[in-house]
Amino acid sequence: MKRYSQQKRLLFAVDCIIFGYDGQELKLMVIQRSFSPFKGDWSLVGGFVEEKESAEDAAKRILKQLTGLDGLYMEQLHAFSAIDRDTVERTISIAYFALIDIQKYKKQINEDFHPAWVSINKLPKLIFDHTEIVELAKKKLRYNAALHPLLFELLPAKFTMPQLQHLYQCVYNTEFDKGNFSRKILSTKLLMKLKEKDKQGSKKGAFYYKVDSKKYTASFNSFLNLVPAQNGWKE
Amino acid sequence: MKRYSQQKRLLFAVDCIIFGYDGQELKLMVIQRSFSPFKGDWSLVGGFVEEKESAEDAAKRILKQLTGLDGLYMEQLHAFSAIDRDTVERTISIAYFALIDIQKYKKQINEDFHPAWVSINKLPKLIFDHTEIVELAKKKLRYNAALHPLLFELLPAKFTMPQLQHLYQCVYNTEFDKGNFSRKILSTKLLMKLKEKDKQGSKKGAFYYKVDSKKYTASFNSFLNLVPAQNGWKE
DNA sequence: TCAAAAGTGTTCACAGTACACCCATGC
DNA sequence: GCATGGGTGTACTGTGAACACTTTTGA
Repeated sequence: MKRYSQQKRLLFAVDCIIFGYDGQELKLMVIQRSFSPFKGDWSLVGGFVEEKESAEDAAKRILKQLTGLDGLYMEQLHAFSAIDRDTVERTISIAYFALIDIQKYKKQINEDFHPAWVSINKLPKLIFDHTEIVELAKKKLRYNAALHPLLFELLPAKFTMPQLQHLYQCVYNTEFDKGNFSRKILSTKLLMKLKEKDKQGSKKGAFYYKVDSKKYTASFNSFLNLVPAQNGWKE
Repeated sequence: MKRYSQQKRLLFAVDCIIFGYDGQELKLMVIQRSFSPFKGDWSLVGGFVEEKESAEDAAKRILKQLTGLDGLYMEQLHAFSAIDRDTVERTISIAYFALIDIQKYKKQINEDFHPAWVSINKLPKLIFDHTEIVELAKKKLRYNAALHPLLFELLPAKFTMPQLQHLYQCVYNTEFDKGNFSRKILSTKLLMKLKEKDKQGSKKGAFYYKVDSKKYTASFNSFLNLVPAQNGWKE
């Protein structure tokens, strides 16, 4: 058997699909490469795995480097290993997707990266198979968010029901009935209503809610059926 | 940046979690290593990825080699890359899980492997992190089978409703009401009732069904909610 | 006072559950 | 004919969808 690395070089990388939400749209973080090859082209945030770390470690390191934030929601998406996916040299990449409150994000003074948030609906051309990776990430985000309380990770600590609804509507590209949406969310008992109101969005104002973090972790796996998955979505 | 393979050797492998069902129990295929190190110990079926193939290709090749079968249901489970997961040399492994009709399986005359089917509830000790990998695979099998018409892959082309129900009960370690189970399955319109009956299981005999393959692929993603996931399961 | 958005109530249809009942057959 | 497991009927319950309605407040 020809074992890899015995004959030929193999590069081992991670790519991060970082989703953010600015109150209007779902966004993806991409970087403009400042180095050859493909200088100036857009790509996902990524990097090579170092000798003393796992792929998870590498993805966390890169996320921290880029966003300045620890403890972001992150999960493994898929491993990509097609022989010609990287046109320069054979590279396998494990893709991770992460969710971030875009408000918390502070641009890091890191000249290796030139990050930008782009609308998920108007993606630029990305290098290699990165477009395909993002498509898979979008699918998995929708799939997982329909079954688990994920999307809170994209919002600030305090948020209103209309804000949450708008986010869901962005992700699923559909509209929900506000009454039913609110009842459905509240029935999970994951949220705590605050006394404070947000007066930005309307004259009446909407109450803030926050995630009840104890219940959140406990019932991550019993949040199923929030969105009647696959029915009524528009792709 | 220290890129992998520039300094140090990295092995690139795949592992296959092969599930089968013999009419009684859910089974896992394991092999007894005929070579050092760990000769005689049990492990998952696996192998190294060759230069000219992707991890998917490698997994398919190994499945074919072991079972003699093409076109098995297979999906990527997870990539494992902890630095010390392989105690001999650093190896990353992409795990795939596969479902097989155990009747179709014919032992291959391949002396590299010594395969055995073991009950999923009485797993032997496995090398490295393979036990952990199997646990994850079990979880994902349950998760996915609750949302998609997966488990048919474990049955022969013709099967009866009681057989299907027994399989589901094995997978979820629970009991279903036969009436409700049957109606729920049939409501998906995925099955075609045959005129023939199986007389093995009972005096009255049970009608055979087969998967309507056109509808099967079409509605793979709309089979959601077969098992009210997480409610009423026993781990 | 009116428009606009937040939030509540009410109705209806249907899906899931429990369980009683009927059916076919081998012994 | 009766025990056994296959299969059907049915009543009850809860959930989700639709939409009308009330509330609050700034302009």
